[in-house]
Amino acid sequence: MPVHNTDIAEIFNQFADLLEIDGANPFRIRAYRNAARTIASLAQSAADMVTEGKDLTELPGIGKDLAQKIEEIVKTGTLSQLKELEGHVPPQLSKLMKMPGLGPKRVHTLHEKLGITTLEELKMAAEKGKISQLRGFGKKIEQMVLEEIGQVKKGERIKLSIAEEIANGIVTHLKKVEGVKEIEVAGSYRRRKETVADLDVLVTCTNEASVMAHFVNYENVEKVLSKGETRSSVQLRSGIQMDLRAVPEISYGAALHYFTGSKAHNIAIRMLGVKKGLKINEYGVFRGARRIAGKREEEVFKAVGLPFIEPELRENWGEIEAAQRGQLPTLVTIKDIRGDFHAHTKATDGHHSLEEMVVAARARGYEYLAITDHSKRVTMAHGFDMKRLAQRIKEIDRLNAKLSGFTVLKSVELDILKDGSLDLPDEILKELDLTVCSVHYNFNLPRKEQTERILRAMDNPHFIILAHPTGRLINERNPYDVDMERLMEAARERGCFLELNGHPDRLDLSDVHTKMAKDMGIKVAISTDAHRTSDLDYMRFGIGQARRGWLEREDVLNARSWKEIKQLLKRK
DNA sequence: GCCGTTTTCGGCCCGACTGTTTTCAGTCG
Repeated sequence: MPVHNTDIAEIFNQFADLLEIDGANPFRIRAYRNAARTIASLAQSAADMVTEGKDLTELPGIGKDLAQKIEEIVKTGTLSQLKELEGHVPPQLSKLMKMPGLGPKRVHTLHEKLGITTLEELKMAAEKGKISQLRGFGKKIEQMVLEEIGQVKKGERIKLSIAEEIANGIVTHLKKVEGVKEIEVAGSYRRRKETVADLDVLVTCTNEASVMAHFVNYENVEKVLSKGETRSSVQLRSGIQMDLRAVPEISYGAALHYFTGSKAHNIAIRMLGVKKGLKINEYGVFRGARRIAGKREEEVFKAVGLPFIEPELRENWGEIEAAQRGQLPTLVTIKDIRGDFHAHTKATDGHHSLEEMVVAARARGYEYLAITDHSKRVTMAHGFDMKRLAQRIKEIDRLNAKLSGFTVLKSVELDILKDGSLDLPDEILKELDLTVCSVHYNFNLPRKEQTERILRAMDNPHFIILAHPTGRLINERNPYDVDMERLMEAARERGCFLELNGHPDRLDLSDVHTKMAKDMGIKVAISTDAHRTSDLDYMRFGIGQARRGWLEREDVLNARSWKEIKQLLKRK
């Protein structure tokens, strides 16, 4: 069984949970959690690194001990120390911690005093009124246990597109309150993370009390979790949690930085502050009791000697070091985008005509649009055979003759068959401007086979862009198992490109893989996979992901004119 | 358990809200 990075991260997180319940040194616990995050966000496979004999201690937060533990996990699939710890801290206890209101200390007490190890036992104890008798517990906690058991657990994440709808709703709602000045939805939403666990809303206003009241009375609120003078927390009907924080204007920048996170980035920034004798919190930057910055976000960075760092970069993935060296990327913006390479029409599974898609693309200021309807293997979508594609080519030629300042690119979304061949013959493919190629079937091939299948497809000289390179659907379907590093190396050698599919269900490439593509010098096509005219606006999600992957205009294929792109499309 | 231009030991980010307390621990972000 190959050990994936997520397996290692899970083991470390579980170990950290149990250590926490056991009352271990909190910094040791943090070390395991940091390591879990580092491994989970690694572009390469840690298992491969071990096999290749690479030095794991070069990774941030991984020392000699953790490197050895990673090696053990890779070789044996488990961690002996975790098994040992599970001997006196039952592994199921980590599940109890997922209950709101129950952290490591209370779980420890429940286990020690009442012998509780499972959710079932917890429920029984609560029903018998045993929990409220414990020191540090009360009726409220007991009640909460009974209500929450079997409910949605902590840590469920929603797609960015859904988060966006919710965010827009609350901003509209809060704008109606008199005295509200700035409103910003911070957190991972502002960092444009592909999924969001909760929404952090920040306001400046003249009347905190009325804003808080308005907030908890929002129509989509299911339950008020807490309500204070400057901070309130609610659970929405959709199950997602939303926090509101009101801060004075003079603290707005510091609060925005604080609530944008990520946590790891914040901690790193504050450590820089500590070294300079500064204290940084959501109210400002302080030297002793004196505030030296905080009104604007830029001031916080300046106080620790850094230029402004874009929210999408704030993951402590090296952005602080890059900022220190003066080497922050100038991130691509949606204004840089000059066209879209992936769009469908109603000839296959889209909803609008060729002409309608073109009008929509022109309305977005684009110079070109590649029409990439499905090919024949994708029968469910009435994919094109050679004859229909030939007709389509003529149709586009006629349309282009009528257009000025805009080019419809002749293309198709080819299916990469199980054996690695493409599902239309070269004689028609050579008539096209470009192709996007993707996997739609046989997701479950073993890693080696899947990788070689795609590599074989890339050998076809008509293969230009690998579309949605891992096939994942966020929260629905895992990526197929493929060696992305080999795919990228092959793409670079052959002069192919990778798509960053901007559909909010896909966002495929991931942020980590996008960064990897950049580091390997591969240009990325940010595309929407539009199936209707309005889908062209998914470009904003693609851009967000691209920015999280450190892409600059230079790195993006469709931030160029069609004339420039044609030069790049010549396969080596 | 990690880490180092205050280095190999002694640090390790910071505050709000709640419930259970009677001054604060625990949880959460």
